[in-house]
Amino acid sequence: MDTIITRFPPSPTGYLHIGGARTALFNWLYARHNRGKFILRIEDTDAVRSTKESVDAIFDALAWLGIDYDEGPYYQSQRYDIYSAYVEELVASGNAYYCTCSAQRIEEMRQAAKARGENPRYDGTCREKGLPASSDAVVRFKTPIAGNTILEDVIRGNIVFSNSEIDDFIIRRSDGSPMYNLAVVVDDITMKINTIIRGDDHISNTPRQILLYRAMGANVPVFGHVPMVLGDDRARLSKRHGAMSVTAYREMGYYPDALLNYLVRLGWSHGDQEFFSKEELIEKFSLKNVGKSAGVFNPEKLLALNAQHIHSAPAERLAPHLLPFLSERGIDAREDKYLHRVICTLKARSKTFVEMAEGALFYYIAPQSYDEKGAKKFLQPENIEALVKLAYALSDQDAFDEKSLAPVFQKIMDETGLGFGKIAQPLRLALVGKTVSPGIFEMMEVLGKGETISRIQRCIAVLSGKSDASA
RNA sequence: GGCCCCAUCGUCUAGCGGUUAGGACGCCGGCCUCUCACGCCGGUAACACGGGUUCGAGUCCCGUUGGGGUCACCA
Repeated sequence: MDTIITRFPPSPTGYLHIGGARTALFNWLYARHNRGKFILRIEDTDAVRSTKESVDAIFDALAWLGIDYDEGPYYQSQRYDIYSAYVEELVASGNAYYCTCSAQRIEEMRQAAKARGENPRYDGTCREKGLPASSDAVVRFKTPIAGNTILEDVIRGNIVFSNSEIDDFIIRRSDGSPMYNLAVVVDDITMKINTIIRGDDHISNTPRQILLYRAMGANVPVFGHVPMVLGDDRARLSKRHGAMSVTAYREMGYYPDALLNYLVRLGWSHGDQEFFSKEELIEKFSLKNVGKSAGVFNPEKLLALNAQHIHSAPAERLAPHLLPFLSERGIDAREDKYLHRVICTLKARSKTFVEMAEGALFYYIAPQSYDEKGAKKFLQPENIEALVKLAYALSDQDAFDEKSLAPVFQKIMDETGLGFGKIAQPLRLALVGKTVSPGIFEMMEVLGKGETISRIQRCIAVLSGKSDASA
């Protein structure tokens, strides 16, 4: 078996969206699984719609996803001379011809066909004229009049197209720039791409491309058309379906591996398995298990999977992703032991990095105020005693982990007759300022003895002041 | 409209002629418990329809219906 060579050819007319990322992922996984090559190619032959910003956004998104490439990025806009050489060869071999029919004529032809209830297609006016090259001539491919072209799709099986359905399509514009089908085929030939995995919206283009491969005397690659991703209304994914750019998910605090995991499972399966690490994906991915029907993008399942990835990843791997969200909130935390411990207490209760960052704030900033409802319930004059006892007991405490802290609490519970909750909730308010937080002991351990006690004392002071004032 | 593709719980899917049709998300109960979560246990819910083929069809064939894609000097 030859080395598998796949590619991802986005056209830079906008951000990398979920569907594009999924196509890139399938190609990347297939190449990685087979120890082959994955090539990135920018299809920017549409000078009007292609932008540099889009190119950068695509690079940025791919890098974040961890989808790397072995070759490229190639830019079609820099390869016009190559396309022209192939086009001229096609003309020389009688497989293509110059056509001077005006756009207006073509349009009339189309309208007429429509009026007759027929399919709009080029009528072949210039097909046998043997016209020479000229500044206003386009080049058309001379499609065989009869016969069939068969697409042997590894995912869908054979699909037969009648050549009579295909008209003499343009392969080079009058300005000399190549059309999509021509550029793609020339690139895939010259880049030695032997496996093409793409969305099934490309199926109807494929016979034209196969015809082009044959006319150029090249081997036809293996094609695999994967089902598309739909919105919740079963329509093709678009902006109106909400956040669809890869970058948007980064901003919402998603973990790239989780997004990859979700995307690949939309259309591919490995038995009942739902959770995959990236390494596992590379190991287990195969085209055999790609389904044929379109799938609806489900943000809730993605969220659940994201939570699961965050829960199971080690703190060291999570930290770099969390940092930007902390700095967004004015905390210039650095990646250190403390951050890792912070993350460990937050992992299980965070579905996204946004949630994790919110939950981590109190570790870096002592509470400036206490949650109103919580204070009303747990920070009353009668709660002061427990906090005071706690502050004293804790200051005698050297070890600050759950095992050594638990007896301290037990002792106070015995002395005061209070239940654990009656001590823990006021303490939680003192430490966090809120009624929601990680477990009391793990939190104290991370915060450390000094910080824990000072926050308790601060709370006692506020409480005393309050009770004095209201007395 | 022509051509092409697709069809299992609401959603993603397993199934590859004989299953009580399985898992996951969601939803609904319960357990655990220092808050919130995590976790655990249980429940809800599907083979689009009609013909064949077969001793036997979710699985094979045909049709219907439904959904999607594509018909540019866009990619």
